[in-house]
Amino acid sequence: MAYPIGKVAELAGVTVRTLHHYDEIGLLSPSQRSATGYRRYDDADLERLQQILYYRELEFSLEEIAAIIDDPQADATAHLRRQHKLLSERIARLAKMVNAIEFAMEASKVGINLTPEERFEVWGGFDPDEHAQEAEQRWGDTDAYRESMRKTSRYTKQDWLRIKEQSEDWGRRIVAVMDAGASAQSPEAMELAEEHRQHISQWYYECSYEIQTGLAEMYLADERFMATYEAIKPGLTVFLHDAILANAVARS
Amino acid sequence: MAYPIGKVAELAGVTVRTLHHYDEIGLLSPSQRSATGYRRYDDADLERLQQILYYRELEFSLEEIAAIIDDPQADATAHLRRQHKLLSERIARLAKMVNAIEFAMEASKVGINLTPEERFEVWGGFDPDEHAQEAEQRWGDTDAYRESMRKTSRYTKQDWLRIKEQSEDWGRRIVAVMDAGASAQSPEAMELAEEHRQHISQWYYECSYEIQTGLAEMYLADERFMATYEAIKPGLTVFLHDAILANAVARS
DNA sequence: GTTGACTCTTACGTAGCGGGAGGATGCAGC
DNA sequence: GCTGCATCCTCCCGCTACGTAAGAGTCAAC
Repeated sequence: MAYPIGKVAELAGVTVRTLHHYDEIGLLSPSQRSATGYRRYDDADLERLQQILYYRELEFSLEEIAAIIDDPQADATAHLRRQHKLLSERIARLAKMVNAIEFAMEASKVGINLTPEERFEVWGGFDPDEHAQEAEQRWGDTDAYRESMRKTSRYTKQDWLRIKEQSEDWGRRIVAVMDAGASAQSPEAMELAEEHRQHISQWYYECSYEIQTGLAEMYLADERFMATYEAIKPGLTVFLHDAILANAVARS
Repeated sequence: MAYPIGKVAELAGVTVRTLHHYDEIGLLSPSQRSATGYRRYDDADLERLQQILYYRELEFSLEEIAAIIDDPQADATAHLRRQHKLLSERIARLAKMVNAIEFAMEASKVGINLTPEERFEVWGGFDPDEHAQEAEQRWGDTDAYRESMRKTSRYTKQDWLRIKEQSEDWGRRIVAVMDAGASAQSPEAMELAEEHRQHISQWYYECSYEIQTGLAEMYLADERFMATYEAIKPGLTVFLHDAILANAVARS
């Protein structure tokens, strides 16, 4: 029931040196030592290590982590809730950074050099307040999802059928654009991407370009979406994805 | 036209010490000095500083930043791609942690106490190799997406229609379960969630419980999915989401 | 008994600054 | 010209969270 340091390191995906360090600073001292001085970690130690790694991933300092974990006030579920919230925020921030990078890549592909203003605009949104908002906008589980639910919960079956009809009409038109041989970067395709965004904003929730870009990524991982649209026309999923990206880059 | 260091620091939102540091390491040396040795930054210097801060925000190291900026467009995109990949991997890792936390919360709600081993298993360890895999499985943009594409690219229209038919049959059955008044945690609902997972594995890509849970979250944010299924039966989207979660918790 | 993998402690190196010390300027008001 | 205060200069040491040996003991297997 007691693991040597190497096993623990392997299990948790950290280096032995890291565990040595945590022992040095008293953050995680194994509860036992062998007669020859070898560290032996038991289950409780592992659990503590896991907590540490969670908070570390959230970029707390080790000192802060010690304070958080040793705080007797907070119980396990409080930690979990807190970690969940922080993780969501952090993901949103990283997602924004990914968008910024994609924007930069797109720009350099087209040979444009970003002006200072543009650069500022792209990253002019990493501050904490916006994070919270973005987190909630991007990650379903929270307010945006609930807002969407609240809004859509009042829709009648008639409404849904109208929404579906509207979607299908849009679907026919984007297929026509594809059939015409236009690229995903063509004005027609981008216009339909824009329409897609407005459709969402109208019926579900405020859909910014960032959010739409996120949706575009999801579509590629969403089998149902693929099944529906690939049946209509092979390549449609990717086409829409690219059109959304092109449109977002051009308009934002 | 030339600003003293204090003004520059204020403008850019960094400390004077930071500017000293950048001068020390040769990342940003002001183009002039006053007769008395004071640093004087001109417009070009400010522009360079802005670039530096932009890349710094994207978590490039100062060394990398120097390489990117001084090496006019030589391989900016390569750096960007690399950073994009790193960020995507981190996002995937965080997403995994979110899943693990939700799993733990779910478990503790039901009154189950996880052993340390179980926890480490759920979360699958943090070792780099697994990350890479998971990152690619979860975030479309990479190999898993391409794998799915590769697989599906060989499907004929016939295949797609069969997949769609199969989906619709499944759809009718889950509606029947709902109509019967069963809960999302009922064996029938969970069985259909399991079938959903196997359907994906069969036609698209290996779909683990974690991935399926991720998909379930997506469905709540995916307007198209909602439009399709809410039109069939209001509440179906949430029902499926809950069934998937229940099934994942029970089986994994 | 030997080999090879594992572990121990000690200790110096790293990035990106923070935060002084001790002294030289810049500028405003008298 | 003098005073006062802000700003600037150059060292230089400190910090975090480890990485990376170095040199030596230990464990398990053959």
